[in-house]
Amino acid sequence: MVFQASCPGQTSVLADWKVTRNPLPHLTSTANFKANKHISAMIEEKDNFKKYLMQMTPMDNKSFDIAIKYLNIERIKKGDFLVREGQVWSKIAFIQSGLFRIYYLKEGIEINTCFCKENSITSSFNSFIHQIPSTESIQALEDAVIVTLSSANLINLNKESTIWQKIRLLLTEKECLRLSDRANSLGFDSALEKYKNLLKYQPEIIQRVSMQHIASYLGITRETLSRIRSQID
Amino acid sequence: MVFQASCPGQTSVLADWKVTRNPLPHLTSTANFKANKHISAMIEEKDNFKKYLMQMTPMDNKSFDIAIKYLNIERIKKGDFLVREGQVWSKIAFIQSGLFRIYYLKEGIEINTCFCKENSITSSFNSFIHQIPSTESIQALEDAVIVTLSSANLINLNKESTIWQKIRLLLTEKECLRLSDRANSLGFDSALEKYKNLLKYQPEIIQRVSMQHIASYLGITRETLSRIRSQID
DNA sequence: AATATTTTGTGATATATATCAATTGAAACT
DNA sequence: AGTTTCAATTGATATATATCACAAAATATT
Repeated sequence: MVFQASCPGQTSVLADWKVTRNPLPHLTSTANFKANKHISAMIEEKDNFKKYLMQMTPMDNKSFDIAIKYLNIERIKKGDFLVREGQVWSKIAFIQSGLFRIYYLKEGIEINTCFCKENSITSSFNSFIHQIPSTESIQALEDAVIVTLSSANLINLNKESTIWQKIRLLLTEKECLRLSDRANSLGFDSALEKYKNLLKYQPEIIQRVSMQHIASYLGITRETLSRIRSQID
Repeated sequence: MVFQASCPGQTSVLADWKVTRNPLPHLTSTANFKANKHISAMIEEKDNFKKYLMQMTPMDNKSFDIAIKYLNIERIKKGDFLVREGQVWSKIAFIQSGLFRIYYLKEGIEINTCFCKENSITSSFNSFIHQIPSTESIQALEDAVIVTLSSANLINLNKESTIWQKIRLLLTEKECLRLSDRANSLGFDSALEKYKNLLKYQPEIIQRVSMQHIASYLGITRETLSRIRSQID
């Protein structure tokens, strides 16, 4: 890894360390209740998010309970977007159920950069960190239920407990390792190796995602992927 | 980005939030003075590190002064290694002067993953975070002077000020963005595009690094790089 | 169920880049 | 300076993968 001295074009200072006043008004639990009537289901969904965080780092109940009022539940239909390229989307979403793809456009062609399934967190990283328009779109490939937390509310949480910064660091470090592996695979593995790696590390993706999306994710054509698959069986 | 639910093979809990006792003994300033007699130069080097951190996030003098005793200066000769594949290297190094390459072996062939020059921080990310053997080697391509901070001492610093965790998060986020760009470039750019990007964003690397190392970094052969270069001028 | 639409698979060919081989040029060493 | 070693270039050929064209399945729509 290298930590570059400068990141051209944008400040490297995080919003939540700059903004010390005027935090955005947070969503109250009342607002939650209005938006969604399945209260018991909501509690379950937030609880799954809690479990997810707990497996990452020990977290006392109080720290999480403080967060509950900041969390929002959203139901997303297959095909819908969490964010489209060019929009600012300053939330992270814990995926309770469902599956998303993240992609960007290169010369009019969609390039999938990752698939995000239940029990993981998805976000438009750059947009979330710097509050700038997203270079990527996030689309639901299946109906989904997500628990969202806005960056403004994450700032609020940081004031109440340092655990959230730890979680943020842990998630970011994990993402670094994923991206490092992905860069090496895209750059130096053959089409066959890339497919075998997917088969090994994300086999369920192959079951749930169309071959054209997988080919795009692996940086190969649909035709090549098809030939590789028939060759393997 | 996707934050995966599980990271197979290793705990996702950071060392400094696990370890609450038995921190490694830190290097005293006496030890520093013994290791290096150019005291005035040392002060300058640490001061450059301070400037680097200050440009990232505001930091009061006291926070940095606390760190000074934990910092160590090392002089590295061209060709020498900060870490070799298979070794644990749980330090980060601020590069005061010089240039390094990071590479790993794939089927006996060296693949450069990045070049790190003065006024940036380098580290074996995975080894630093998880205290495990590095999958990469870091070699000096020029004589270098570095300011190092061990993960054990970073734990100590975290106890004294939260600024260090912020810095760590900022650096990690920056690395994420770099890796994301790199993955997309390696996967979806032509050889020509990759070279042009290097020319645009890291022109000084082309001046200071041999073409074979650059070719390896770009995921193309020396021959292809040579042909591209003659084509451009 | 029948038709339309989308996705996947297969063949023929094109192309970018790799590989192999030889040459030139530039550092490093004696 | 001359020789040795290493790095960069250039050419000929090979190869993996892309592209194009179409057929076969699978899915969605009426």
